[in-house]
Order: sequence, then structure tokens, then C-alpha cells
Amino acid sequence: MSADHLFAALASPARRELLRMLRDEGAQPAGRLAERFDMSRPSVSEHLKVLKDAGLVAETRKGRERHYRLEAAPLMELRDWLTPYERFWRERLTALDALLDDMEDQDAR
Amino acid sequence: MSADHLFAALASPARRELLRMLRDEGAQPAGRLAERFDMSRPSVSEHLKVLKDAGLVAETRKGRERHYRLEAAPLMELRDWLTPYERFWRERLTALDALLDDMEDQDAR
DNA sequence: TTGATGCGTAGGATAATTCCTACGTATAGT
DNA sequence: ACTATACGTAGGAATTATCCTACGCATCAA
Repeated sequence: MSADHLFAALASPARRELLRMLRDEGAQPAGRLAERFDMSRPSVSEHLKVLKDAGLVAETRKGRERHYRLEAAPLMELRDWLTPYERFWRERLTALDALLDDMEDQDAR
Repeated sequence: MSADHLFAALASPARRELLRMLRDEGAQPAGRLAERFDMSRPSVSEHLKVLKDAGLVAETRKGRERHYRLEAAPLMELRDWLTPYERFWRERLTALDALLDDMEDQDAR
């Protein structure tokens, strides 16, 4: 629920890259993620922990492996957070449209 | 353009609150924003600077005042960043639907 | 021109983040 | 039982973030 954790988790490029990998390549064990990362395996583990605390990732243990999978629900909260700004954005656009219309009126004279 | 600056700017609750104020109350001078903030005025100034560097805010100088206004365009980039995750989210939902359908089939027997 | 107002910048203390290596724990295979 | 594998955690160094007070620079008002 805490938006703070969510935004903080997304602030790191490394964590966003992890999310992207899980999104495009599906659930994976931590080690496989770390292999293609320019970062030590333990550091990747910590990033995964941050993502887990933010609810962006969930783990299922399979033997000694831990598969991580993307949990997109918090990102939909982010979309909700964004909504009132979209409205603002559109207002700005329509204001711009109005301005352009005025300029056309000027030209028409 | 750099998504890093954008995400980093949004990581701070104080900065998100500033954005909300500008969104809900319109453009304002820095001092008026700081008045209702549990934070020193110079600190608010720095937060505004971070927001400006991220393109989320623009200033227009009016005499000795500086009016800050929200620039929502970068947030629309954020929405674009979000899009491929929405697809993932829907896939999960349809997978859940399929599962529920299966369970109904089971019950129907 | 003088004094007050609106804001930003400088410098610094403290806390948080980010990365590492070393180590511990649990499972799998032999 | 013993070794190798897949991880996480501990502890610490280096960087960055976050806040403050003190100060400087314009602008306005008289």
C-alpha cells in the first residue's frame, strides 16, 4: 500500500532492469538473473529483496532454487497515481489547441 | 529524456507532494509552497530544482517571485514506460480467469 | 539610496543507498 | 556422509540524498 516503497524501488536503474528481464523472459532463478548483470550475485539478491518488499516481485522456492516472478499489481497502483496528472496534461493540450486556433484566426484575417 | 532522473525525482515523498500541490492548486511562487511544508524554505528550493532537472516543473520569473508550474509531459513518458507491464498484468488476469473457468468446470461435474 | 522581501546557493552534518567480499544455510547429487 | 550448488545475510567502504543554518543576489517600496 505504501507508495513510498514502490517509488523508491523503481528509482534504481538496476531494479528496473530486473523487472524488465522478468517481464520479457518470464520467471527465473536469482542466479540466472545475476549472470547477465554487471553486478555481484549478492547485490542482485538485495535488489530482489527491495523489489519483493515493494510487492513487485514474488518468489517460489523450487528445491535450492528460488524463482522470481514479476508482480505487476503495484505498477497498476502507479498507473492510478498517474491518472490525475493525465487530466492535467490534457488540459494543457486543449489550452495549446485553443492557442493554435487563435493563431489560425489571426492568419485568416 | 533520461528516465533515471525522472524516477529519482519521484522517489521522494516531499517532491511528490509538491507535484500534487502544483497540480491541485495551480502554479505558485516557491515561498507559498514552502509555507505549508514541514521543511525549511531552502530545502523546498532544492526539491524544486530536482523536479526542474527532471522536467516535471518549469519556472517563470515574475519580478522577485518565481512561479513554478507543473509540467506533466515526463509523467506521460512514465505512462509509456508502464505500458508493457499493463500487458503483462492483463495476461496474468486472463490466466486467472482461465483458472477460475477450470474450477467452474470441476464444480459442474 | 536604504531597507525589506523572495529565493537560490554554499557548506556541512547525518542518514540512506549501493556496491563489494566473506561467510552461513539449505538442498541435490554421489 | 561429503561435496557442490544456489542462495541469502553480515559487515563495511564509498557514494549519494536529505535536511539544516548562514549567506548572497536581485527586486520592490519608500
